[in-house]
Amino acid sequence: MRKKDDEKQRNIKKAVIKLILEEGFHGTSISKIAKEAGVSPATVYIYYENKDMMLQDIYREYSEEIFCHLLDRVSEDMDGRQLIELVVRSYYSYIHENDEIFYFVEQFSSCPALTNQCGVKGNIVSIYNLFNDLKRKKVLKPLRNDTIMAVIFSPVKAISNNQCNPEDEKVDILKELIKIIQDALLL
Amino acid sequence: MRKKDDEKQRNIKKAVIKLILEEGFHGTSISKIAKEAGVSPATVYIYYENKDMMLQDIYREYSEEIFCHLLDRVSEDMDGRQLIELVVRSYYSYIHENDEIFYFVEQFSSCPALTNQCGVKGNIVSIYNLFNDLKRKKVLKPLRNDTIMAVIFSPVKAISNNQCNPEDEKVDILKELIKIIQDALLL
Amino acid sequence: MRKKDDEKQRNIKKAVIKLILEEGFHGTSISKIAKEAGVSPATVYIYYENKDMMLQDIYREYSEEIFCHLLDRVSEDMDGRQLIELVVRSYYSYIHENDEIFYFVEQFSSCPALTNQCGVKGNIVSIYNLFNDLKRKKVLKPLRNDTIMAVIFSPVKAISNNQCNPEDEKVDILKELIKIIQDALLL
Amino acid sequence: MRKKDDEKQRNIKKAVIKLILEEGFHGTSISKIAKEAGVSPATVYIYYENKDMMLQDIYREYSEEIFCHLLDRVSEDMDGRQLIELVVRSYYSYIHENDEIFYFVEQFSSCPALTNQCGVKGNIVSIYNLFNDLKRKKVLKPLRNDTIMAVIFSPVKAISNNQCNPEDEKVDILKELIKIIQDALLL
DNA sequence: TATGAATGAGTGTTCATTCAT
DNA sequence: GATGAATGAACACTCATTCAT
Repeated sequence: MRKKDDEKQRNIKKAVIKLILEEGFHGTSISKIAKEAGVSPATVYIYYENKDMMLQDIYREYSEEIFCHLLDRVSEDMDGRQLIELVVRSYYSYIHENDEIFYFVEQFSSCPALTNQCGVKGNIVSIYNLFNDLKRKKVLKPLRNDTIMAVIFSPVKAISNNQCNPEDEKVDILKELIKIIQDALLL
Repeated sequence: MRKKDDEKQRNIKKAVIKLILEEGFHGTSISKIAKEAGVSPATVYIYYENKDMMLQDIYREYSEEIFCHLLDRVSEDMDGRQLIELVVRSYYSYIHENDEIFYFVEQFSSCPALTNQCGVKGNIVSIYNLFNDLKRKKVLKPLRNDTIMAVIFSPVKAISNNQCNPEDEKVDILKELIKIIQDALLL
Repeated sequence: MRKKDDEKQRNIKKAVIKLILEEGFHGTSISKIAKEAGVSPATVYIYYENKDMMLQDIYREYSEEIFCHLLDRVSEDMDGRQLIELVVRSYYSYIHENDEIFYFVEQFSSCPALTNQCGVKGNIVSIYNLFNDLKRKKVLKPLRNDTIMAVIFSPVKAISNNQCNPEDEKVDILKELIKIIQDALLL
Repeated sequence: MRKKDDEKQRNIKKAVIKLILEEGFHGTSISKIAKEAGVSPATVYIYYENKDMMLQDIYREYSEEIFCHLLDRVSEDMDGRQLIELVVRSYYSYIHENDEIFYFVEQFSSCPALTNQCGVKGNIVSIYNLFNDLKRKKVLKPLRNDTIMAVIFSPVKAISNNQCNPEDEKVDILKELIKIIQDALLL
C-alpha cells in the first residue's frame, strides 16, 4: 500500500510545479493543486503541514537537484576545458529539459519572503569540493568558490531566461560563453 | 474638480515595492498596499486599471532604471578597465542601495506568468549602443551583446543575492569578479 | 443655458432606461449611467437627490405615460368595439415601440422593495374617468374599474412579454384577444 | 467526509426568496443571504456555481410550481364553469399564500437581463394539454393556448399585485373576473 | 453648474485550512 | 489514509456618494 501513497505525493508535487510555471505563486492555490493532482484538498495536508511547508519541502528537494545532475556527468579523466564545457552545457540543457522545475526554483529563490524562512543554503558542498579539488590540482585558478559559481552558472542562466533570442542564436552565445569561462577560470 | 495627486501615486508605488520585498508577490494585497500608502483601496483603482496593470506599470518604470543609473556614470575619458570596474561597482551598489526596487524587478521578471503578459523587453538599446561603440573602438572584444550583458551583470547579481556571505567578503569577491570580467571582455 | 442642463438630464434618463433593459437593476450603477450619459457621476447628483430618488422620479415620469399615449388616441365618435380595438392595439404597439421604457417600468413595478417607497398609484384617474363615462353611456358593462383595467391591459402585456411566439403569431393572438375583450366588456 | 446537508441548501433557498421580496434583486447580496441562512458565504458556493446560477436554479425550481399546484386541484368530474372558477381561485390563493415565491418569480421573469441567460420556457406543457383536452371536449372555445393563458391568469395576477384595493374589495373583483373569464372561454 | 478625484462600505468570490465521516 | 463539506478571513474590485476646485 505504500506505493499508492507515494504516487499521491508525487502527483501533488508535479501539480505544484506545473501550476506555478503556468500561473505563478499567486494563482496557485491548494484547491487548484488538489484538482490537478486528482486528490482532495484535505489530502494535501496529510503530506504537508501547510502550504508554506509544502512549497519549502518541494523547493528543498529540487533546488540542488541540478547540481547532482551536473556532478553525475563529471568524470575524472576530463581535462579542464572539457570539464567546463560539459558543466555549462549540462546546466543549459537541464534548464531546457526541466523548465517547470527550474522556474519553480527560480521564482521561489527570488522571493526573499520565502527564502528567508526556508534556509536551504546547503548541500552545494559537493560542487565546492569539486572546485577545491581542481584548485589543488592546479586546474582551476585560485579563486573563491563563490566567484567560480557566479562566473560559471549565472551567465548561462541569464541566457536561458532571455526570451528574445531564438534558440539557434542561443547556441552561438553559449559557445562564446564557454570560451570566456574557460579562459577566465582555467590556469 | 480635484487634481490627481502625484504624491498619492508615489506612495502607492513605494508601498507596492516595499511590501513585495517584505511579503512577496502573493501576500501583497491591494488592501495592504492601500493601508501602507495611506489611501483607500478604491483610490488605487484611480491610478491603475487593476492589480496586474499596476504591477506591470511599476515594473516597466523600474525594470530599466538601473541601466540609466549606469549610463549616467559612464564618461568618455575612461579606459576599458576603468569603465568595466565602474559599471560593475555601480551595478553592485545600485542593487544595495535600491534593494526594494531590485527585488521587485527580480521577482517580477522571474515569474513567467507575469512577464508573458507584459512585453517589456525594450529599451536596453542604449547599453547595447555603448557596447557597439566600444567594439568599434577596439576596446571590447567582438562578442555578441547578449554575451557581454550576461558576463558583466549576472555574476554580480548572483553575488549580491547570495545571503550567506558577509558584506566584507562580498567586497573581495567583487574584486576578483572585476578582474575576471576585464580580462574576459577587453582586448 | 437652460437648454444645456435639460439635455444633460435627458441624457441621464435615457442612459438609465437603456442600461436597465440591458443589464437589469443590479448591474446599472451610477458610474455606468454617467459614462453612458456623457457626464460625471457627480453631475447626476445635481439633478437627483440620490439613486433611489432618481429611479423613482424616472419611474413616476414614465409609469403612466402609456395611458396618456392611449387617451390621446381616443376620440368621441368611436363606438365601443372600435374604442377597445384601438386601445388594445395602441397599448400593444406602445410596448413594442418603447420597449426600453416599458421594461424599465415593469421591472420597477414588480419589485415591492422599490414600489413600497414610491407611492405612485396615481394619475390613472383620467382612464378611470373615461371608463365611468362609458359606463354611464351604457357602452361598457357596469363593472369595477379595476376589473376593466385587468381585463383590457394585462393579457396584452402577457402576450407581449412572451418571447416564445414569433411576431406574426402574436398578431393573430391579439385579434382573438380583442374579440374576447370586446365581448366581455361591452353591452 | 461530511455529507451535503440538504437543510443548508433549503435554508439558502428560503433566505434568497425572503430577501428578494424584502429588498429586491439588487440589495440581496450573498453575504446577506448567508447570514439569513445561517451559513458562511463560502458555503453558498458549495451548492451553487455563482450568484447568477443560484438565482436561475431557484427560479427554475419555482417558476412552474404554481401550475402543478393548479393541476393537482383539477378533477375530471367538474364542468367548465367549476373548473375555471377553481383554477382562478387557486391561482389567486397560491399568490397570497406563497407571496415570497411568487414575487421572486415575477421579479426574475420581468428582468430581461436575467431571463435571457436562463431559457426556462418549458414545462407548462401539462397546462396546455389540459386546454387541448377541454377544447376537444367542446368545453373551451377553440382559442389559441396562449390566448387562454393570457385571459385566465394575467388579470388575476394584476388584481393580486394591486396594492391599492383592500382585501375584501379584491374578493368582489375576483368574482366579476371569474364570470368574465367563464363567458369568454366556455362554449 | 459641473467635474474627476477620493473614499468607506460593500460586492461576489476564493483562500488555506479544519471537520466529520 | 482519504475525502468532500464547511468556514472565517481575505481577496480583487465596484458601489453610491462627497469633496475640492
